Amino acid sequence: MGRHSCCYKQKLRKGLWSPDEDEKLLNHITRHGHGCWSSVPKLAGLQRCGKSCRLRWINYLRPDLKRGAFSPEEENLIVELHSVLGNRWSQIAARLPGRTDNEIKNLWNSSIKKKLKQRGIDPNTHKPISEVEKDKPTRSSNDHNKSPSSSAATNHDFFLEKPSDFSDYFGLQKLNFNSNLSLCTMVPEPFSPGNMVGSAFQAPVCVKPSISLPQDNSSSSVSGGPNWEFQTNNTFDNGGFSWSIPSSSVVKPNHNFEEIKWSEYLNTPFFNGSTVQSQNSQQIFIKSEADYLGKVSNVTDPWSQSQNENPATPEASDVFSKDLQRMAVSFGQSL
DNA sequence: AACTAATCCAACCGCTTTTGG
DNA sequence: GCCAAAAGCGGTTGGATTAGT
Repeated sequence: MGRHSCCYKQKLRKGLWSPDEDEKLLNHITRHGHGCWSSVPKLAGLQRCGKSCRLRWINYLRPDLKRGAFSPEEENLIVELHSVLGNRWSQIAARLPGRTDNEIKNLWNSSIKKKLKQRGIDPNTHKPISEVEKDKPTRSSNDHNKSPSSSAATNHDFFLEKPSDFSDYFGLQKLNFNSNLSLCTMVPEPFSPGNMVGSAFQAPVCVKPSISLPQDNSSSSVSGGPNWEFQTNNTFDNGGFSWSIPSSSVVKPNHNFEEIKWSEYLNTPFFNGSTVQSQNSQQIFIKSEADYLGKVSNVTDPWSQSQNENPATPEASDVFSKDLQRMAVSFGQSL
């Protein structure tokens, strides 16, 4: 194994990327795809290692990145997902369209952690700090960070076995599904320059189950059972691209979270993507994170299929102008 | 205006996992 | 099955920016 070979190479640029470098990389990938990342810098005329190019593309240049501030809905979703997945940022990012693992990780470390602590919630265990204090002799709160894959199950079993208490432990109010967060869950076609340039993307399957994030000191109560509204107008236009979404795949749940059985929760597009599952699924309490992850492992992970992504969601209006400019450059369009 | 502290975030580092010969 | 390269991932760092004094 050892270190990546690029680390040994000298004369490679490091640090912030210049606009010129960005343009070279963007143009190269737009025209040829990235192929083998280690060959990208050479082909694109960059004095960077392939790893650096890959990161720059994933975290900044990808045309489908959302950018801009995180919405309360997104923040809450991150908290929810973190309570189940731990520090698996890439898996969390896979469920937030247009967001990168790096971005989410930064948000978590700089903002969300702090907010949870202020509310008396331990960000590692998602339990009340007082409770964590009691547990200290037997369980380290750092376990979570150090080894999410091994320790998260322990920490998160707590939630998984007690779904009805689930949201209470975030110091957040119960979720409801009335707002507008979109979750892209499936991207049917691989990314390729061919399907980017001058043609319509195959849209991801997007769902809109969002949770309206409980604001501080507010409580949400939403009436209504698990009624899913299917959107019919799923074609949207963004910067000259036409993306259409199969109507059967886009749902706008109208759900009172309190009434959702845990199994339903897991079966919603909120977690599993694609389409709405049965409304009468059996109630299953998952006993371990491994079990949980097994259940959702069939989920298509759109953002981890890095080449499969599709640009943005209908809410992508907050794409920065510079990104639009880049897209315009790439795709030969004027914005 | 100048300085310091706090915050944010892009990028790097190093480890693990996956892939292909 | 073994090995090396590539890819993926999470933790950390350092520079830029913002807020406070």
